[in-house]
Amino acid sequence: MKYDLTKKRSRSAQRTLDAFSEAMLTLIGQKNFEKININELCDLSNFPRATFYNYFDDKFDLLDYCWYLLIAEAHLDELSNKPQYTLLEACNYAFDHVYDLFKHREVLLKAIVANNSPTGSLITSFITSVRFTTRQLFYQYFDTQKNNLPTKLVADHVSNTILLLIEWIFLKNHDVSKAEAHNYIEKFLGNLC
Amino acid sequence: MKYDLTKKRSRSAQRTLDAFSEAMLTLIGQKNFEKININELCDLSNFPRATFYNYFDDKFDLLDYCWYLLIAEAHLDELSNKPQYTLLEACNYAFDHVYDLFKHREVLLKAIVANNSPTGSLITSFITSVRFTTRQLFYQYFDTQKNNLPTKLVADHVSNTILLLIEWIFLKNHDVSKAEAHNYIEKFLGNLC
DNA sequence: TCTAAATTTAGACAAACGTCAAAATCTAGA
DNA sequence: TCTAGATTTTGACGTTTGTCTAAATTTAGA
Repeated sequence: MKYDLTKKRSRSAQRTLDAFSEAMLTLIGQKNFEKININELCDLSNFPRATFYNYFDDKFDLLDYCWYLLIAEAHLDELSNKPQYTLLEACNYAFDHVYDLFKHREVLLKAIVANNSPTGSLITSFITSVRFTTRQLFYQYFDTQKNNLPTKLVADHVSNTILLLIEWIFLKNHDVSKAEAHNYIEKFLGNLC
Repeated sequence: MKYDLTKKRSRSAQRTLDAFSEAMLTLIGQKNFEKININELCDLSNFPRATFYNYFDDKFDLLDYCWYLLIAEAHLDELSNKPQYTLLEACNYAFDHVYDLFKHREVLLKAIVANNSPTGSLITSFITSVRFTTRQLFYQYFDTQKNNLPTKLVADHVSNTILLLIEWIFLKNHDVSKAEAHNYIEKFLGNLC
């Protein structure tokens, strides 16, 4: 990403980021990501091409920024306020937040899934993005815990398990309640808790 | 992929497929996948652009074909000759075959990893490709087994666990022997066996 | 409010993409 | 070996990409 998200944003920079991400989210809800081009995003957001390239490397980069915004809505970082949780509780907590995000954003996400192949680059990049965020979260969270297994390996395994269920429920369309999902998670992670 | 891999290939078609996949494998061992363009592949393989587009949609498509060839070298399908295996044995068996593939193709794969970011699209697509193959394998394999969990969900979980260790060992460069890996797998899957 | 610095915009550019129709060449079966 | 059908190649085409420069505009501090 060309634009530095860590520095404080001017009002116009924020406007530009908002406009492009909103345009992208609108378009991927309407058509296949592969078919979207930069001019289309510029037309919809009413910004010139050069401005797009001031902020983003390419459309994949903008897509990543969209995922970043969307995942932020899950407030996964609140897990750091629950240091007393067991591994299983932390896992259920993270799962619930992602599950709620999917329910809350159901209209948008269903439209995206309807327009984009489950094995295409859009869905892959979304899953990869959530997986990455969850892994980072658990790297921090398990930091102080003791285990005879490598901490990061366990964190990755736990993240994979959460993502597996998210895929199963929302991408492969299986009707699973939160409680049932918790049951699955416990069976999958049982030995580690 | 434009070319139908299921139909029998003419000699020239096989030559073309070989040349392009070899050119791609050579190039990704030398430079970053993002920087490779179609003309470069055509120069190296001595085929015209239009021939490339006769066979492949784009460079990602050719890359997928390369992964298909590489993964075939692991002979994962031989698992179907071992119907008596437990879930854990089957998992170790599949892991071993992928592990051996990485050892056997170490020079090529290390060069690829050295030239391509672990979070970039090349590595992601490779991992996704192996994951997909492993999942398909276990969908077949567990087909007749009984479990109070959905068969495909278990197959996906098992595949994820194998891939987790492959990533851990070969992409994140942790020195883990086969025996140690089997130990990890048992701890991660313990409850399901 | 004014001004200097930073950012955005317009427009043009070369390079790469992906498609096409017609010509050349290959292939498999008689 | 010959030939009809299928495939590959050629070369050209319009589109999209990503970069660049100079002009216009916006920003933030005095």
